[in-house]
Amino acid sequence: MNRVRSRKGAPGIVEVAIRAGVSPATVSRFYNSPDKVRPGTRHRIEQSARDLGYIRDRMAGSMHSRFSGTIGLIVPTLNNAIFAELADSFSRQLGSHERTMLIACNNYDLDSEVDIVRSLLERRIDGIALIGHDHTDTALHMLSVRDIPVLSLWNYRKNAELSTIGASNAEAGELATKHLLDLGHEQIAFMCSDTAINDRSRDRKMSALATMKQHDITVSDDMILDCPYNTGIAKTIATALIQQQQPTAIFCGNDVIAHGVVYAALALGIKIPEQLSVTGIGDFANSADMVPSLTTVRLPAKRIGQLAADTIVAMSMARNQLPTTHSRLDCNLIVRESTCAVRANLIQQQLT
Amino acid sequence: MNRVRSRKGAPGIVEVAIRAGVSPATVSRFYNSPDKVRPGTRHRIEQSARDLGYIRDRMAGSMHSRFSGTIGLIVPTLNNAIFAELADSFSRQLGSHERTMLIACNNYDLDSEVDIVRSLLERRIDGIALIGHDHTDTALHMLSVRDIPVLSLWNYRKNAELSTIGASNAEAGELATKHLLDLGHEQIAFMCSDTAINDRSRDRKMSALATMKQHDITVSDDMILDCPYNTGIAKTIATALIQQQQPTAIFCGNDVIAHGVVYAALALGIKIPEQLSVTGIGDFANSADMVPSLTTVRLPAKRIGQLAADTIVAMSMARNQLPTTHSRLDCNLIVRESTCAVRANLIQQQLT
DNA sequence: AATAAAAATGCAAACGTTTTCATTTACGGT
DNA sequence: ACCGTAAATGAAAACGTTTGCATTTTTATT
Repeated sequence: MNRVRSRKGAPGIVEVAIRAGVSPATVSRFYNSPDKVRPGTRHRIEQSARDLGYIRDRMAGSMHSRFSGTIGLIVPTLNNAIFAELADSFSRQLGSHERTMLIACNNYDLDSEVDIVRSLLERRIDGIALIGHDHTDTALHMLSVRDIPVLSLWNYRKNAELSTIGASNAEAGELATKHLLDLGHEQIAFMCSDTAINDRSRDRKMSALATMKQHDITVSDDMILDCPYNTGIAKTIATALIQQQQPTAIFCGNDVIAHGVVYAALALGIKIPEQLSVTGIGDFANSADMVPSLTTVRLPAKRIGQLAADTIVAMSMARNQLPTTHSRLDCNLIVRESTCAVRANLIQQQLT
Repeated sequence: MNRVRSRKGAPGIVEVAIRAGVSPATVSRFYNSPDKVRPGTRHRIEQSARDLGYIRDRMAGSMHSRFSGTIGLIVPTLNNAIFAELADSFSRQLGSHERTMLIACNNYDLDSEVDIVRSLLERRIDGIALIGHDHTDTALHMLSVRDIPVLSLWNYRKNAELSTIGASNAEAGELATKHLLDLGHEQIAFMCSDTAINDRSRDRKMSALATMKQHDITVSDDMILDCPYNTGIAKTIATALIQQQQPTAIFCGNDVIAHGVVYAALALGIKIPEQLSVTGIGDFANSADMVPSLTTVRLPAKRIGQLAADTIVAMSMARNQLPTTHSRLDCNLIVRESTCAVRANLIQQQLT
């Protein structure tokens, strides 16, 4: 009873071949290496395929050739728009290589990452890009057994085991901190996301604190707060922080947090930057346009996505025989309105 | 020479079968309908699969079963975070159905959508979700010939040809406009994205203007502006608009635009809402937390994504035999700090 | 014009599953 | 213990391409 052909009216390669008066093999070659078929034949096949509305079945092709034309990307989330720009450019660039992106979110949960990797492998990906360096052995092992090219994105580290494309998050943290120190700030508070599961955040925070130490400034524990990547929660936390600790500057692990801090200050009537300087990291959508605009460290999400797409495709075509490479992209401090020298700040406080 | 097995050391279903002392067919059944294999056998297979680190090849399975377990989603962009929330929840919910999302962006370009649809079809998708109602016949035809379930998301319309899940964007526009009218505003400006290629924007704008007409208020052309979904550009446009036309309220086709308007007002020293009321549509990430917080119409992106995933999976399992359905989800006006009665506005102006 | 070399094409065997049909095994009632 | 029925398993034929090898056609050379 199931002899109903579910492929409906869709023609296959043999129908195209018959209509063009050639063998299926030639039609296959027409698609995979057009230069191997004579112009005349080429034209007839093209015509026939068009007439029939033929669409090749790459899946069937992949059975033999071992390449699916699909690349996986696992990001923590698409929601926060943190990685949306990356995913967008990665996907676009893959498109220009005739590849498609299979994407999934792990919610910052490494255990769920294992399931996702398995699910992607079941779909025969030609390569996979992961965010950061914290991954389970289980996941990495599944990939290495199958010789699937793996790329670690976003956070450059010199000695990383996986091939990496990203900016140094440690440098980003250092840049922002130095900027605040250069402006004369000493009462600096630090709001970063939970560093246990996130190497980017960890690197930013550690290098920021290390920079403080280098300048012989001790940071009290009250000035170091955990904060998720959520503007609303950041706003709440910052409100208490500002009132209780009265920092002259707040270093935020991420622009999303920085937005919350800016809004907290606006709501409290605290003037930015005169009374409080704020720095972010990331340079997200609103940071340049908000009032006051946000001083931040720009991470080249778009470049990372493009380069990652090019690289992972190259790796897969080289059958994963390429040496591991580490590409370090620049991150730049962008000074805007949310920071100023602490001098003005003091004057302001004396006036009050 | 190519007898190198590229599958590396990865075991197949036969290896698992041999080790478990059963036939490949039984292993296949173990995965696809576990209740059809005896508990004892089941256990042996499970053990064997675990020992070998077996990962099924769904692609090979799809050859026969015609289902790939992959669902396509085409959004205009992931960048603007407009559809990131949708993509996120869609992907998650698909995961709970053992499906994976293949996503691509068409950049609001319907021609590129055709190429994307073709590329997705080449990958054997079980169904596809598109945004809105504006699509090319070419794309739709390719899908219908192959009997692929199609779902139109985001914008509910009673008589849509495709099955639809979304809120009524016309209602959203009406809600925001009525809110402003209720507050006594008459000098209302309208900033919406180019409506030629975007049915959501078109519906919002048209119903907003229709609502104005219903209330016998004529809107001059100077008060209707095109604006892309870009906060920075919106800020620029709004700055000129506020200075030249002095509206008492601005209706924005989207929260991204509204953010730009709010920032423009902040930069100009115009008080919101006392001197200028602003409404958005969408209720995006920052809208609730920014200062002043934004009055907007909430569109249930997360619900749409979840429901869409459930629906498209159901459609594909029913072999696309389900009748077309139109699900209308609620959109709600959320009044926050960016709007107030025009009375206060007038007083303020007199004081100045 | 004949022949060698090169290019184009066809044939048929994979690729790793799923599924139908046939066969074997287990089970419950007498 | 025996038989009928239902459940579990196995054997083998798909699924729609790609590709190595064989064959035919074209082109270049003498």
